[in-house]
Amino acid sequence: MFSSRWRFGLDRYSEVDLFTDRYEADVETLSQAIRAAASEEPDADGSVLFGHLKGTVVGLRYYTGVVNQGEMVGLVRQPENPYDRNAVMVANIYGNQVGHIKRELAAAMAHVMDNNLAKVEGVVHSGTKNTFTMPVMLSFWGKEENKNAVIEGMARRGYKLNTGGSSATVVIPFFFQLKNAFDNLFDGLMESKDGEKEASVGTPLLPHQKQALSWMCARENKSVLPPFWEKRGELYYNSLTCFSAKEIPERIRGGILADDMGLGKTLTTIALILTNFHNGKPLPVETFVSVAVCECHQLEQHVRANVKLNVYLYYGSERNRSKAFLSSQDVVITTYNVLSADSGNKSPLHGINWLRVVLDEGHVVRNPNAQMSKAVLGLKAQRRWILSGTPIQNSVKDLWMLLAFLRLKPFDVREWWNRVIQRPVTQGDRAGLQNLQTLVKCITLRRTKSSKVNGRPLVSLPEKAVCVEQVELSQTEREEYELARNEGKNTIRKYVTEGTVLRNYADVLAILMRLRQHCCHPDLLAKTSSDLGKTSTPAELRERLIDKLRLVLASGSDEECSVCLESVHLPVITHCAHVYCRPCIAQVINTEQETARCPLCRSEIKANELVEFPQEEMEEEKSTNSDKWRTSSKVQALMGNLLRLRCEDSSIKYLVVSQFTRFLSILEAPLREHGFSFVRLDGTMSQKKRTQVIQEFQSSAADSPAIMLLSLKAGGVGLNLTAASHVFLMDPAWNPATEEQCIDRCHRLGQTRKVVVTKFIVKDSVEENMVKIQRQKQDLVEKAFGSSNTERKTSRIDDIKALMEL
DNA sequence: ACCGCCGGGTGCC
DNA sequence: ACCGCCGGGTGCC
Repeated sequence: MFSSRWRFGLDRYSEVDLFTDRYEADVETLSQAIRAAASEEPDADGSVLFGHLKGTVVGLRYYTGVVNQGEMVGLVRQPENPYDRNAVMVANIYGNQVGHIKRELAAAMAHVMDNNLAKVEGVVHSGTKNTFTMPVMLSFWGKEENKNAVIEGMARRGYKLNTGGSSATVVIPFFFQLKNAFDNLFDGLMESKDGEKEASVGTPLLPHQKQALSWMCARENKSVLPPFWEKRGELYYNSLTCFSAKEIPERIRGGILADDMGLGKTLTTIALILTNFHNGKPLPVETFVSVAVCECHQLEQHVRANVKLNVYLYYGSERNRSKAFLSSQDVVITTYNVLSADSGNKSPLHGINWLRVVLDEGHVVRNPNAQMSKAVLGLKAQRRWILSGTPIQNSVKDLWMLLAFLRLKPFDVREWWNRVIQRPVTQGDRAGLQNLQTLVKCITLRRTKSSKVNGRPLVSLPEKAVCVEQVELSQTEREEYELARNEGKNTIRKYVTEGTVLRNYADVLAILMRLRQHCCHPDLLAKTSSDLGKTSTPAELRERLIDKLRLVLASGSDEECSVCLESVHLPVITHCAHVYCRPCIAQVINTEQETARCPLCRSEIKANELVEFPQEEMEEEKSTNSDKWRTSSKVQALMGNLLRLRCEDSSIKYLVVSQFTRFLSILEAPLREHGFSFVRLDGTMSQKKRTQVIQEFQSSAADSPAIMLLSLKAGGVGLNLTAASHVFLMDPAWNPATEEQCIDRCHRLGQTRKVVVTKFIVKDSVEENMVKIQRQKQDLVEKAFGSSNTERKTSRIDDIKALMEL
């Protein structure tokens, strides 16, 4: 549904041409209103087509909005219309009113629209026959469960939906069937015919950065029609929406620089700021230019190092909120949080007309409902840029926010984005995907580390060697391991025979977990509860569930929520021991009420039976049992390596990586004992502490730490640990990509030494099997994206069987 | 003539 | 609107 603001906006300003984005207060208010309404447009996901209906648009002579043959129109309810509270307004893509739906039909549609039973869309096929009315083809979309209500509701009022023909439309609720296509969406966007532009930046630009700079300058300066627009005689015509206009469509001054991380996007952007002020002339000193929204302030470092620029860091409680002051700066840097906190109440950042707004790590804003996104969309600027190595995190949906920020019309209004791109693409429409590709191609430059310019790789990284070191368990360790393995094998075999692996998924993971812990260090098992099954008191049940939750979360399996298919956020565990995001499972329960069942095993679930991780346990988790310290074969293997290497070259720095933070704690003792200086980085640390630790480790000072104990998944992709050139992976991960990402933290731009990776794998153990599976994993992951959720889980079961040699 | 028919006025919601 | 609808004028053929 559109908000009242949208309706208000269109009633009052229906004559305003939204297309030319003049900076007049009214226009700005209106486009803001439309954008606000746009973000409330519900997702098209899961919508099915109920049917078509031919209707009439009347009152054309009272309005200026024009529509061409084949053009899509929007239908907007006007409950406040003084002549008819059932009124349905018809508007073209630019929000200009075209007319109204004929009264009787509007009454029927109002019922359907107001009760949220269907979304109605219109296409004008035949064009205007006369100056008074015209036919419109209406299509009704909505949730399957509302289909009959809509068809009957319309029929009762004498309108029979034409449902024939397209009943074969299959809507697949998730989008991963096209995941591969999305992954490739940003591939091959590297041709840049704009040459290489020199820039007077302190740091010399690499050839690919000069290319990017030329491309960015061209996008800011050159007059090119936006995607899908062509000139037809006197008119400009949009081939996707069939809209045509007399005025030249406003071009997008900006785009998405989607180079891989480490290729110097930030540096290139600084070069752009310096070299392309007005009319392709360099920036004269002392002139305001840009606002950049950053996550890491990397920008500041470059700028400071390179040129004399007025740079203001706009954050902290003492920040200068004067518009005049901010306008006098060359660059203003702020964070998404500050921007979001400021927006609304007389935000100076929102009051200034910026020459350029740059979103660093732009993928951070992708949820259109988030405050942060609204704050970003509200910025006024002539030129707009998004820097992101990973513009699509999960699905096509992520792109909307980016296009909306760039104001790529008409897609900055969600309805048109949904109709023209998102729905066709999610429903597997090839043309839709192709349109999306064209769209992205027009505004994006992306190169990967492996891309080549003139036959040469973009960046030459030092060599990387990966070796696996087999670890033999001691006799005692082996005996304990075999005991646990046989016990677990019997349990899992039982589940497989019964076909209840999914129902007992947490147990299975727990068994595997224990075996993996055995491979690292016996003390890792200390907190694991032993007996499973037998239910006793509610308190004991709860305790056991929390135990399982802890195991699942700590298992490093990158457990995903089966509802949203993303990493679990705010994890809760059901009584049947399956882990979901709290909001996801709460929605399932809310929708299905008493009949709610676990999406994985179909056991009954209730809202009050969801168990979450107690806060005090989170704290407790950090402290380890201070029992007497003992060693393990794997600890010995690591220490052997470290001592030998220290003799060979004392200048090497090391990353010691484990999925078990408690294993990292165990390692601290022998490191101290042998006089190794080390720091530690794990997910529990505050942002401030992390920065401090990273700086310490990256320092080249003689007394700087030689080792970083690193938890496998700590830190984002931007984490730069190039001081290290040797990586010890203490235990294998389920997902080889996780290991790769971790290695890439030191094997990246800025690394000067050869990188050596040592993976410790316990011989004849579940770890060896994990490595075997890893080899096929890449393939499996790709297949899984092309299959259903159940198939993915089934392949997981096969993994488990292989791991346990069943 | 409590109808039919004719032709002018008129027109979104 | 070269329509439909409304309501006033009109009334055998």
